Amino acid sequence: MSFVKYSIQVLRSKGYKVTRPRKEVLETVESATAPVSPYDISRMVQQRGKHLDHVTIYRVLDLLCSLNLVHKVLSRGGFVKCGLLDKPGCHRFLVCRQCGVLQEFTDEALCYQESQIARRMGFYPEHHLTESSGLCQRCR
Amino acid sequence: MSFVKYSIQVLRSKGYKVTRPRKEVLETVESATAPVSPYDISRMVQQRGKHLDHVTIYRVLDLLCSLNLVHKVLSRGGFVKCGLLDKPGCHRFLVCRQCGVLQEFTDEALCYQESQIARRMGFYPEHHLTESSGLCQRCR
DNA sequence: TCGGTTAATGCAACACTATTGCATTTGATA
DNA sequence: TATCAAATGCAATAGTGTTGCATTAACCGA
Repeated sequence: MSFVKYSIQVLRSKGYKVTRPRKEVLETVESATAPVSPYDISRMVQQRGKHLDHVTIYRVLDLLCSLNLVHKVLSRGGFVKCGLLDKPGCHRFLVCRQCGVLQEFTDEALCYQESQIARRMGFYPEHHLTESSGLCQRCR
Repeated sequence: MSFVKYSIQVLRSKGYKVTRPRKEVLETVESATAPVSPYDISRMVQQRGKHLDHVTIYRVLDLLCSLNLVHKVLSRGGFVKCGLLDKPGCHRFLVCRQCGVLQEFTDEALCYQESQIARRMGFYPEHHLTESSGLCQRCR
């Protein structure tokens, strides 16, 4: 199932309304290969001859993040669709510093090791954020 | 040697001037246990009865980052002193989501594994960013 | 299909964060 | 101590993110 359709299902199942702005944001994020910022989304929607208030975009993105449908990529200040909807948990990103293209993966062993080290340091981790920047195959 | 003294040495050795603003920023970051934003620094300096323009603070932090004397903690939008000056390379952070206190560590095995996975995915990593959020011993 | 209800949106205003160009100041060197 | 380039401070501006409130529209049941 496509990302957009799946997301709409999740929204409905949690009692959230499926509105035009939410669909617009989902479609924009779906079509992007690199992280898009709220204002990126605003511009991209406008190019399609439509309009969304930036406040709405912020609120929609907050919601989608809380539902784990999109991720915030801190090193880029933008958002991407979750590419591993079937594998919740610890997601990691490879981000090309040149073109911004993003690949997502997850690795249980790595996650476990990280947690072990944290515990040994007296820390109780809840969430791991891992972003590697470098060059993708094409940009190299 | 203290963080400030070491940093001043590095500045001199690279041909950068050791100025009052640079020393103020270094001392502020040195004294902080949690990440501080440029405007945090501005306020903290003012509380000591002094003043720095925020533009200067941004520029000083950029420089210190490029020299790997401070790190930017993306999940907090703030800066911390590098606590492992003797161990350059891949640094990782444990950040308490409640009090913001930060612990720094590095782990070669983890780093190596990460790079291997990236390579296998056709990606050439240059820099790893890892921040785990959770609770520190005290906040738990 | 059509109202009624309430979540969601859009707008206005504002607060915070970050950047640029340029005149002035100051640290390092001789 | 005088010189000179680097660094700072200032002014202006651009970009990013937040809040409150009136209006709109998605969903639900009749």
